[in-house]
Amino acid sequence: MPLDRSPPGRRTTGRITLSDVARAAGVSTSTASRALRGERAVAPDLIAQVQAAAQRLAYVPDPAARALASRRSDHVAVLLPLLSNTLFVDLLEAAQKALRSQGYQTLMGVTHYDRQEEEQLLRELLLHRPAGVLITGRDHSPASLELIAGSGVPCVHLMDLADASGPQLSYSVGFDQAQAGAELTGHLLRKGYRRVAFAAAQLDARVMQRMSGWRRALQAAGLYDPTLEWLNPAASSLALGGQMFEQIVQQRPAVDAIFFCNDDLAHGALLCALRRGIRVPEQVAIVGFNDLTGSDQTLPPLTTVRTPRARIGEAAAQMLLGLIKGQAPEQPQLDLGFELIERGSA
Amino acid sequence: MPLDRSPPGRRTTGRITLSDVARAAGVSTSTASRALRGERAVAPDLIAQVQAAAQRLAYVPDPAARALASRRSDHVAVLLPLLSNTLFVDLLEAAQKALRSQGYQTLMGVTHYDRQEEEQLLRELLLHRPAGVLITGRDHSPASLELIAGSGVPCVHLMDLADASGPQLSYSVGFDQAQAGAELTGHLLRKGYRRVAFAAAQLDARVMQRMSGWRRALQAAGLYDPTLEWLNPAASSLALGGQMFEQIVQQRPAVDAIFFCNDDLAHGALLCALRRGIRVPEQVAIVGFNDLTGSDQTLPPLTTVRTPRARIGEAAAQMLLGLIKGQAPEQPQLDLGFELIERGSA
DNA sequence: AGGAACTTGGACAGCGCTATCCTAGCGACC
DNA sequence: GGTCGCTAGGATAGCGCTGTCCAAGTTCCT
Repeated sequence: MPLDRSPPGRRTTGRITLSDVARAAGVSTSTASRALRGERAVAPDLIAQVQAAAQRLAYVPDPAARALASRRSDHVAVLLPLLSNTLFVDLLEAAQKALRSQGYQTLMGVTHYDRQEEEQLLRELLLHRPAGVLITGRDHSPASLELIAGSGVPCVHLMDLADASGPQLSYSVGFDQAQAGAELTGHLLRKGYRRVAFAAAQLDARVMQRMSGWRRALQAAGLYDPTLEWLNPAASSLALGGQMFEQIVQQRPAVDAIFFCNDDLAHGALLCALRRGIRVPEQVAIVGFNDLTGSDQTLPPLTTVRTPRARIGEAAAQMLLGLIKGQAPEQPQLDLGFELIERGSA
Repeated sequence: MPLDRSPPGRRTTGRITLSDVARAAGVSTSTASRALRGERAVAPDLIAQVQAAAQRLAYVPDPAARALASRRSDHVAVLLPLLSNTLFVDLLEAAQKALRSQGYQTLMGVTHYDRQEEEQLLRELLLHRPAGVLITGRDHSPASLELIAGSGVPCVHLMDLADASGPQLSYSVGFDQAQAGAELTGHLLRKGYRRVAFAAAQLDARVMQRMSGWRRALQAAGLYDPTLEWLNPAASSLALGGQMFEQIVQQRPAVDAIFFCNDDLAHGALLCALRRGIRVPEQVAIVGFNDLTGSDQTLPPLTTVRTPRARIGEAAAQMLLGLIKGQAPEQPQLDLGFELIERGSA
């Protein structure tokens, strides 16, 4: 029987706690807590004492205790449709980096483009009382939006901006997808292409916005042909891009340019063209979207739109961090723009 | 002044708590807690009552309170070198899915192949008292290993198996990288290639193991030439693959096959060959490693080794889940193998 | 000079759970 | 029949913080 047995009920972890710091600094735990968090006013010399004691003892606050007491954890929930698409991983990586630098942990959720799953995920993640939510896109079930609003947690939407229709009060960081689609199409028209097809898979809201830009540009030029829309709900892949390309050139040989809704499909199309001996852009021009790594390496190099994914992830995280501290952003809708990258394929 | 003001100090959140459930079920909170967790023995009818009450009230335990009281959270830390490599994202996605299905949240950490950063990350993540740790590879700083061991949290290593040198007691799920490298090289030799170069970037431990397999196979055939190793510490990319390919064919025109340490480099090489009119595999054969999506779409399709990334992520998560429950796995080192995929490039 | 209004530190009660201790009840065993 | 040993439920003290209340000290008016 150990002699130095702890008193009954004692379950201490051996961790350095705030009260250790307070004792060492000769103040109350309230003051220590406030000094470390910069909460309320504390005399400068006391702050220094507490910080010195914390430093000396290598004190680190316990996230669970803090979350329980304050009803806010140091987590930020980040919801993405997919992890198998570099686009979203770029977003995640940038956001996570910015969040971590401020002491926040990322709780990631993958929705698979499923509103039901998004809702369930939100429910699970909100249980952790995150300090904020980052969520991709703007098409969410009413229940999901309700969950977020009801939790009182600040939320920033990624990638799309609010459309002008309706008073969207919430925050978002992205760029104008429709405008990007229109400009890319405009580029094709300026290059003299007249029969511009639009080929898309993974038909999410952003893809549809790009399509509306394509349509708008063609309509303005009097060249819109609704039979030149090729929509496939399947997931994007190189293989699918190749298949769609073959279909288009076979069924509509007059098409002189194809706007693929993303670079993956375009890469697949380029590879398919190579296999079939179809010359790009002489016989048919190809453009993609996103400017993924490798799009400058294809044969021919891909003309595409560079989207500021990393910057969006970072800026959204910064905006969220501001909201967490109670600062309203300068503008609720942050437009980070895009860049037309002209290379050899169109 | 509100009449129904809460008593002083009251800060309740309105959440349904365990004591609500206990009251509704007519038992003590201890019993309710035990009934819901399946801890200790509780009378079957009481369990049913408690579960019914919990269901009825839509009770969900508070993770922070649970973590604080039990000194274990429902988090699992997952450490990966990079997010910009599909390989690791595949791992992450599979592990996360398995973990989530058992109610665990993934706390991801990106080390950028930096031991210092890995250590710092571990320190931060361990603060959350995760239930377990999943970590990529086996080369970690002593301090990192110490942190994990000291935390008493179960840990499973991903991708590599322990090498035979030394009594590695810890758990891992992966496959034999050296063996895979040797078999891929063996395939090239069987096909009649004699001057097989090895080209690698992002020189992590796994890449070096593949190289040792390549070396072993060539030595066994009496064909090993140390000047045919091309190592570049930079990050892998299509562009780099192209550059390395050009270098090799220029400087060593006699090379008849190149083993790229991953598919990214191989894709870049293939594209470069296409641009330069070098025929693959006639003039020079090319093989990659991992069988990423798209490797069947290249021109020619890439011969490579398919690695069971998703299965590794899942199996590692399952093993960890078992360890968390206190079950020792059947075998501490789980070898999931690999598969040689012969396509057109070699 | 006498308050009113503001500052600043401390006491202390929780946040919602779990772990530990305790006790009543019951069958077993000599 | 009495004691031992075990099982299963309850009481209760925390886990390590933060938010609220309170009191003492200051400043600034009129």
